Amino acid sequence: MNKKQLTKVLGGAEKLCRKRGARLTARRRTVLELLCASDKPLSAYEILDRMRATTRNPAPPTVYRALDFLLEQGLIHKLESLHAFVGCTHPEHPHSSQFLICGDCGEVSEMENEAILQSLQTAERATGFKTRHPVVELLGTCAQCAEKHQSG
Amino acid sequence: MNKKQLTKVLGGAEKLCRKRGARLTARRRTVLELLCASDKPLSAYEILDRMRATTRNPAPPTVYRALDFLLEQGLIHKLESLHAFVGCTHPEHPHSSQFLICGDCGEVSEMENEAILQSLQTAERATGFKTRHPVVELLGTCAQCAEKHQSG
DNA sequence: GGCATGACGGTTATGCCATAACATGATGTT
DNA sequence: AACATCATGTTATGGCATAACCGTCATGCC
Repeated sequence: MNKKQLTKVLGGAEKLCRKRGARLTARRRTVLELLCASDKPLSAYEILDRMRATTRNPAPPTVYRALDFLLEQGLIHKLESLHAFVGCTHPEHPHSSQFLICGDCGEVSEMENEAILQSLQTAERATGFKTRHPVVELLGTCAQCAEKHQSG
Repeated sequence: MNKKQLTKVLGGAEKLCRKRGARLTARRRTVLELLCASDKPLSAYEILDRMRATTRNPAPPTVYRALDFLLEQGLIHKLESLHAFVGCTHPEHPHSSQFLICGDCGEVSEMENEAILQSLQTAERATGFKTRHPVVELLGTCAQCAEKHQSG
């Protein structure tokens, strides 16, 4: 995410939280900023390391509490298969996303594909299962890296 | 999985491995048995605990090595969102499954839904992404538990 | 037989991920 | 000021996963 987008997302997050009566405190804002500024997903301990630049002696619970808050607010996502977190690219509305995770360059792209959601919902109806949180993560190779492999 | 199914799956695994030139050793077979006999997913350390009944002083690498082998052979699946493993219900052919994970009773059911796979493949084609391993895990409440909540 | 090779597993140690439990501080309300 | 509530600091611990090294055993080759 570039600087302009970052400003926009942070502003949006601010507004969203105010509207909901949720408090986007300094700590939480820092974690959100770090995640959005990174072009790769970050683990909680990577966030912790980067926080040392601005915070005295941060500890794991500090980070995890901020992450919990941001997850609840839908401002970030957790990637279960990587034990890592990414900033959400469109937190304006509640949603569930799918993630394309490139094992080559480490890039992760978030998509919101209606057809996939539909097919999941159809399966739910057929089985009577009530989904609270769908996890859809595709591990593989992104288009760019796949191309490199072919030419290289 | 009941005893009859267990026997069948183990026999099938035996045959499958022989066909592939892979060795289903005693350790590996034990881990597969434990997973298939359990009605819930097991973490590596839960498997470790249960192995103490038959094996002297087992250590984590023993279990993880067996799990790696079984994953490669498609005889078990890893549930990323639970850090746990389950026996595969139909290892005869290579496949990718989706999992319905009930947060209430802990039960996990494996399904192989063509429509979901289709929608994932369509999205892949649109983005140029090459998926090696799709992770689809629906966290929620199974039909049985949902019913209980309504009546209770 | 003697011996290289490679897969398997034992053993020890360690690193990363995540949370429990309790203490302290900040914020808003009456 | 007194209080309730939420957020954070602090210390310790538990769970998940792997690195690195070494012994063992089966197999194939000379």
